[in-house]
Amino acid sequence: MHVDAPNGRFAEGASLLDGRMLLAIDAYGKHLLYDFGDERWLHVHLGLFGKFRSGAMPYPPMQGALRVRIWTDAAWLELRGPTACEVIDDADRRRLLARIGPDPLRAHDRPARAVERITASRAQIGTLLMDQSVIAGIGNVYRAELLFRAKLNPYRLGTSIEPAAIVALWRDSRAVMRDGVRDRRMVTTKPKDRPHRTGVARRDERHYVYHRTGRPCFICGTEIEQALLATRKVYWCPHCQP
DNA sequence: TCTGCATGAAAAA
DNA sequence: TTTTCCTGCAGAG
Repeated sequence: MHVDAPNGRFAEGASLLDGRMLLAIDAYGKHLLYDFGDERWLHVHLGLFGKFRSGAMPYPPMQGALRVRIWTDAAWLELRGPTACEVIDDADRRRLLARIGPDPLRAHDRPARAVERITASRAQIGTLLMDQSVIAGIGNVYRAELLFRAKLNPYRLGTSIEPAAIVALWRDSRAVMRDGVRDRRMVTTKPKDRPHRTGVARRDERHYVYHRTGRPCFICGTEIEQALLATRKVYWCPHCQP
């Protein structure tokens, strides 16, 4: 397949991959690894702004800043604005995987290490859930929503939380994130809790607290609160999550 | 045209 | 703890 870097930021990496075969793709938390064989892995992390687009050939007119294009005779894929886009070797890959925690979406991962880290930490659970070395894959939306579903206040200290509650949160994250993968959409509300019980959740009823500052909690009607925690906005219901 | 903001994280200080 | 990097979009002026 062909690989190039229109905006030049990935020119060197693209030249290492161009003309090779893509053997496999895998995800570990928020990190994506593309196996191009012979110790050449394309490591992508989308960060806040990263976006993929893809389609059938021919290639559409190019516009905006484009980090990478990958294409064959039949199809194309393009990547813009990622936090990471680099070619790494086997040793780099091992170091990367060693510094991230268990991933709820990976079938064989277990929460034991996350339970240890959290119960031993004096940091707040809202901060710990954003730490990719504790649990890999949870971001700002799922942090807020998982804590609401668990009835845990984001400011609770790790040491104050029962191991069983952390295992329950792990299991819930696995269920909610698997739904997200299946539906390609982050819906964290249960149908029975939504004001409008239509088949598909309305846009404004997909989350319990995320981006709902000042609006009434679906469960108790209390106004949702917002604050900054671990440099990101966190949302919670002060009544349901005391 | 300009500003601020967004599902993030690493480097610098 | 602050700064930096990555991109696109909405809303203000």
